[in-house]
Amino acid sequence: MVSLTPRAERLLKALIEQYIADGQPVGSRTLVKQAGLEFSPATVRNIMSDLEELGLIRSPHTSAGRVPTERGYRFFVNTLLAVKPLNTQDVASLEDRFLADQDPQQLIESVSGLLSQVTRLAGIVRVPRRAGVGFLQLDFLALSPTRVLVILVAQDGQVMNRVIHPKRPYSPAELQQAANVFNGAYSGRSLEEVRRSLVKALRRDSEDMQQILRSAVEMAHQVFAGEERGEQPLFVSGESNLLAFPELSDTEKLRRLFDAFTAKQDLLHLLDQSMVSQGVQIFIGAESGYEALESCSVVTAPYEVDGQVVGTVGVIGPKRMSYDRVISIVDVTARLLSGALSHGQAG
Amino acid sequence: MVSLTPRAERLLKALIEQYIADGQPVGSRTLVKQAGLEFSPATVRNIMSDLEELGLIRSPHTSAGRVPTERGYRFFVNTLLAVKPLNTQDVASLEDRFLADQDPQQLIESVSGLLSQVTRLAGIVRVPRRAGVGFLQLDFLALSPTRVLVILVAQDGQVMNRVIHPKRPYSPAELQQAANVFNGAYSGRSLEEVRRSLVKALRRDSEDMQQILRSAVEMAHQVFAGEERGEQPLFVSGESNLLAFPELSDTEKLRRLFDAFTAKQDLLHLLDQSMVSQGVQIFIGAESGYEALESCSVVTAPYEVDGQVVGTVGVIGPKRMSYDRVISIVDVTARLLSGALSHGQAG
DNA sequence: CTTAGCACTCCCGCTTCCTGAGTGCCAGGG
DNA sequence: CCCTGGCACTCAGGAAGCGGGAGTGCTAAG
Repeated sequence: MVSLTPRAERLLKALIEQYIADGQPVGSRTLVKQAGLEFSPATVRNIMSDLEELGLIRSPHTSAGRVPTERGYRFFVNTLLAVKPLNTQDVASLEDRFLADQDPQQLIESVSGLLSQVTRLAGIVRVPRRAGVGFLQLDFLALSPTRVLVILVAQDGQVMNRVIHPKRPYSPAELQQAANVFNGAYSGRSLEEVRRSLVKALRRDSEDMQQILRSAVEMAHQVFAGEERGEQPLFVSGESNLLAFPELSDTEKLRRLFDAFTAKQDLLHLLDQSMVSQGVQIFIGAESGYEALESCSVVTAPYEVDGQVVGTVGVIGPKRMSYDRVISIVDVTARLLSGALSHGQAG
Repeated sequence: MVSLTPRAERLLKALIEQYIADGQPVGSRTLVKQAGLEFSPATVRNIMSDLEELGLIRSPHTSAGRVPTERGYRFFVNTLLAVKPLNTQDVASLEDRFLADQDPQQLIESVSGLLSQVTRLAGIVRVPRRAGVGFLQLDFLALSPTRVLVILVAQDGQVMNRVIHPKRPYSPAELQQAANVFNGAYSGRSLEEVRRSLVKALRRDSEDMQQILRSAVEMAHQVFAGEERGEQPLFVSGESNLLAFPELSDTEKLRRLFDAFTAKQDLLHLLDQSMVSQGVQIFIGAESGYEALESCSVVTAPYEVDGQVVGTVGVIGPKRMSYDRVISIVDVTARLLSGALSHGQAG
């Protein structure tokens, strides 16, 4: 960890804040004026020179001002940033947004839009995996002789469903019976347990099972298969906000970035990483490890249901973002979301 | 409708095709060479002059070649375009994509991705309104004493659900009874009918209704309320493909365009418009009537379930797109989708 | 009616020049 | 020893100037 004189710290802080504000390289003269420093431009230049040697800032070219490096941002975020809590007004307006909605799934999805609106950046939300949730009930519904709707309900009110085409027709009575047996067998287990158990049951010979139950297992298993394929555990909103930033206007990079939003793979990994840690996490530029995000910073915070981390909310923007503001917003949002979900959960 | 000499038509066709191919204004010399015309550049210039007077082409500036106007594209599409059917290989590869998936909802959603991949433009899909579908069954499931999961199943296998918080606790038996009464009352009606009937029933005094049925009606109504709010009847994919086109690289326009993708309002209107007509529809530039789309063309085709138009698929790209190819693809895709859905429906 | 020829226009890319912002260094002063 | 004013130096970026080339419109001859 680099250590600086208080003056150098102050200077660096002023420089980065200035650069975040207007995106232009900042020179010694402007810095003195802007930040109201009590020493001269020449002194500032000397200090800047030191900071440059430490790799915290750099010049785009000889006669331009200085610009923060990723290391500079990192230092800024780690030690210079006073994360002032949001003023109560902002908190209140965020809270309002959480009152309107009640359905947990919808609430979670709406948070990405909320984040993108208040930060004017792109908002992301990692929705909970369903694995840990308790299994509540399974229903078979005959749509037609050869089409059966399988409905699987989890304890938190999530519903998974899928139309399947069984090999032979089943009567409603048979379906009812199968569902009963199935529900008896799996009641109270977690979805992940159910899924694993189903896989195992499918592998076993069908002989040691009632024919009807075997069919039920097969059908239920298809619900999971469908979920695994079609699941969208990640929501991104407000991508178009990023078009407003000149530093992201390189078409090729922009394309990569938007492809990453579509593919979601990389973002998912990133968010999963940040699920293990507690509190707000910040990935500056290349720190995320993904090329597409190298011109961006990502601020994330996990959220919980009844004390258990289940997902992550976050914001993606240019490296030059108002970290203090964004961090507060992401933090508060994650807390509010946790609160809303846990209340809803407790019923 | 403008009418041209055969030669002028041929010239215009060649010019537009050339421009579509490389995006550069095309001059008389290049046109002669490229299109293998048997008359001289000077003649071409004379004809071009006529075409310009008719508003079919224009010069970006004095010494540049000519570029099609929207009117030019329109004429091209209307009368010059020989929509060659896709070669069987392409059709086959499209067909493949329709085999893998079976769930209608998922299939429909995946089509927007499919279209964006094969055209390298943005794909859009308008999913069916649920109004016309038949109502199959309603279920109430007690999650906890104060939380009830309402599951509404339509005849086509679509499932709508919502967690509600009734004012007083209901026992599973009560819920079962309510569902039975409800299902008896509404079986066989369309969702729209059910919805309207629910609204009416809610207005009426509760006295002439069993208390339990009234609760059922209220709860069921909330499912529709939830659907109306959260419904996403439009899917867009491959937006990032559009970043590759220099004519769309104006940041401000790009932003508007992407905002339109997010807001979806305008696109929805456009697609609803094209649902009433049969077959492929083409909106060139300002023809769509939406500012955000003024640099784009939209190609759409409605798709059907059992002979009834239920939605629209389409492609959005720059005005300079390979209309013949895109039209074929959109057309075939709509047909294949209709086929897949109708088969699935018939069971 | 076509076509060759020709004068004309004007974008584009190239260079050149200049200006202004900003730096690095040095030498003097507290 | 550190700060500061001064000064020479660098360099991006805009303005101006300058062909070259692509393309046009017009005219006159075949």
